[in-house]
Order: sequence, then structure tokens, then C-alpha cells
Amino acid sequence: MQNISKEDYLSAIYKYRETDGMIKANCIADKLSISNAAVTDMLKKLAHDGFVDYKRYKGIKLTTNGEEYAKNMVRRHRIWEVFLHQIVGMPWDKVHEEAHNLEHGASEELINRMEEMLDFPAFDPHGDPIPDKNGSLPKQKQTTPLSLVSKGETVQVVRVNDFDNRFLKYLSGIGIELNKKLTIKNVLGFDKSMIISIDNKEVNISSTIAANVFVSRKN
Amino acid sequence: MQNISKEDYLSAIYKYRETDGMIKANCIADKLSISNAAVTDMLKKLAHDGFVDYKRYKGIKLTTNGEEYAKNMVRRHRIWEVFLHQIVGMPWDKVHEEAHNLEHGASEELINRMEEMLDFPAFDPHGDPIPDKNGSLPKQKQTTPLSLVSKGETVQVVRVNDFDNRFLKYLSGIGIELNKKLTIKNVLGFDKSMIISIDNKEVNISSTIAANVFVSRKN
DNA sequence: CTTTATTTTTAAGCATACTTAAATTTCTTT
DNA sequence: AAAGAAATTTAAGTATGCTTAAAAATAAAG
Repeated sequence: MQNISKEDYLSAIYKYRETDGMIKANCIADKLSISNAAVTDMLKKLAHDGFVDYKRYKGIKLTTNGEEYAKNMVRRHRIWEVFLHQIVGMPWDKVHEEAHNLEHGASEELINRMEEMLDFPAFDPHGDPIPDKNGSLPKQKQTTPLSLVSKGETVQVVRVNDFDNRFLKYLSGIGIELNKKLTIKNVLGFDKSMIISIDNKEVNISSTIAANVFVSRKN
Repeated sequence: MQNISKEDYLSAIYKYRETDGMIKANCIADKLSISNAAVTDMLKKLAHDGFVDYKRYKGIKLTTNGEEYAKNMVRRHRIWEVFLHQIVGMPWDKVHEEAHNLEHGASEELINRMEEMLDFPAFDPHGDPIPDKNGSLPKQKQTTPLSLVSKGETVQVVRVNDFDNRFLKYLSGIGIELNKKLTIKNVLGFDKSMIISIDNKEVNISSTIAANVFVSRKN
């Protein structure tokens, strides 16, 4: 393979597909910020290489091979994220981009060595699961978007969406990190924004923010 | 910039130029394992970008800008090498290739952070000097190729050429590492191969091997 | 069930970075 | 200084991965 673009397509298909495993070409184009025509082009190549099932004008699905390949790319990405966060001390709002730029270059050997150094982490710094060498994913706690939690409940942060640096930076700014506990003090009827208590401080967060933070009810 | 190929050309020009700062197109083609025609193509682009002085059929030289850019690439590469060796524990015969694949992707911020973690190393695992943030190079000891050392002398390994993994692996196999001391027991007139003593063991090394190991006479 | 809207594909074209083969320039030798 | 050798450039062509604009297929709405 040794091909950055193809690897990015496979990762995107893996990461953004629907529950039935299908994804629309449009969606891939969106996520990678390229034209639909480019996606069609690449799908033909990926189909030729045996990584996706593709029929003109139909939905797209990874083959077993493609699934395996994509999962490994996600594994590489997330191990880099943990490594950069834990070993290098990089803040969580920067690891995604840096990991993306490094993930294609590292040898399998380096990835495995880093994984070992980190004692085989199960989740990346945003709470996303890391496939192991055999492609198995760790069990994840049942999570709810914070926006759906009711007044009075105390919950623990399990995962956050990582598609925007500024969002992550904002979160750490107000004290929200992985595994932090927080209590919903109030939900404003007006705009569904919430007042939450965290580290004994009270903060108001918008419903959009709350929708991108995932929590578990049981410790 | 953000361009892998251009960065590789600049690094190669910097690394393999002669003492007068000039390099032949042929040499670049050789080192990068590509055709002369490809080099001509790229030289035009690099000249257009202001990184090299280039006139048709003449020798090639880096501009001040090109020098700066190239030196920074070498810096990035060598910091990665030290990082992989020291922090990740990767053997010295593997760091060059891995570093090469990572050096283009890392942010300047990451490079600086790694440099700091490593306490600002002056030399990479093969003894090559690392430019600092301002482009200054550390002072190097006066070195001699091991092949020119006479029988009876005791010397210290200061640098080894790193263009071949197998060579490096062979060296560590026989106990040669940076800063190791060794004594020349005999030089065979027949093929100029040497018998050297290292760690109280005697080994025979070919003159080719010896020509690629650089030593200093004074501790 | 036909019209409209959306999605996807084709077609044509561009930039990058390479290739081989032929032509040109420079270097070396006599 | 001319001839031959070596190095370099041009020319033509290839593969990748993108673009926009137009055409075609599918999905949605009346």
C-alpha cells in the first residue's frame, strides 16, 4: 500500500460509516474536504485493490480486507495519540492533528513498541477505543450524550468528540477531562444550556457542547 | 513548503555536498535513487523557490534560505533518531529509516519538545551533529577514519557512516558503539584488514568497514 | 407516476514527480 | 584544439490525486 490518500479514505470510511456498515460517497468527500469526483475516482481504485465493495451509484462498504486495514490505521492513529499525550506531554487538543501526520510514516514495529511502552492502552485521550494487534476492540461503557442527562444527576466523562481542536481546548479550559465527574445543577429551558458543577466550580455550557461530551451514569 | 520530495532533495544536497558547498546533479540522483532528469526538473523548482542557485549545466549550491531549510530538516531527522534510540529503545541500525519516515510529518513544536525531553542532544546515535534551534552546530572532535590508524594505537569511536543498516548492525554485532574504545592490534598488508581489540575480544574487520568508522585519538 | 432535487459519475484538465531516450553541453584526453 | 567520454538537459510519456462542469442515475415530493 504505502499510500497516504488511500489510507485516509479507508480510515474515514471506517470511522464515519453508519450502523449497517454503509457510507455515502458524499460523506467521505465532506469529511476529507475533497470533491465527490475525487471520491469516485478513489473508490474505483480501492475496489480494484479489494478494500471496498463498490457498485456505481450504490452505497459503499469495506470488505473484510478493507475493514482490517482501516482498523489498523485507526489503531496506529490512536496509539500515537496516547503516546504523544502520555510520553511527550502534548495537550489533548493537539494530539489528533499531530498523530494524523505521523500515523502513515511509522513502522508496525514502532507502533507495537509504543503500545508496549504505554502498557497496552484501551482508549485514546478522547475516550475512543484502540483496536489491539488482532483487531479486537475493548468493551466500552454504555454512554449518553451529556445533553440528555437530567438535572441533579452526577455522571463521569467517558468520551468526547475530537473533530475540533477549539472544542477540546475549551473543554480542558473549563476543567472537563476524561474520567472527570460532574453534576448537572440546572438545565435552562430557554436554550437547553446547562449549568454543571465540576471541581466544585459551576460552569454554563451550551447544548451543542453538551451533545459532544459522552458520559456514563454509573461510576 | 509542505513537500516531502523537495525536503528530501534539500537534505541530500546539504548532506552530500563538497567542501566548497557545491554538489553535482548526478550525486543527488545517486543518493536519492532517481534519474538525472528528475533532478534537473526539481532543481528548476527549487531554484524558482529560492532554495538553490542553479544555472544549466553548472554545479548546484544552496542559497542562504536553502541552507537554513536543509539544516532544519537535518535537525528534525537527527532529533527523531535520538528520540527513537533513547526514549523508545530502538537499535541504531533502525533509527535512520524510521526517522526518515517521520521527519516530514512532525510539527516544529513536537521536534522542540522532543529536543527538550532529550536535554538538547548535540549528536545523533551515529555521531552526526545536531543543529540547534538557531542553526548552530556543536563543535566536533577531530576524527580520523579507523582505516588510517596505525598498529598499536588506542582510539575512541566518535562517528560512523549511517548509509547502510547492515553495516550498523554488523558493527553493533562485533561490539562497536559510539564512544567505545578500541586498540589496533595488527594491520594485514594483504588486504589492509585490521585486527582490533574491543572489550578484550579480538575481531578482524575489513578495510571497507574501517573506512566508515571515525575515531578520535585523544580521549 | 411524473417532476424535481439530490447524489454520483464521467469528461476534460491541472500539478507533481517520476521514467526512458535523444540531444546538448561540458570535461578530459591526446 | 579536436575527439571521445561523461554529465546534464530536453522531450515525450506515465501514474497519482486532485479540480470544475456537464451528464446520468437515484431518491424524494407532489
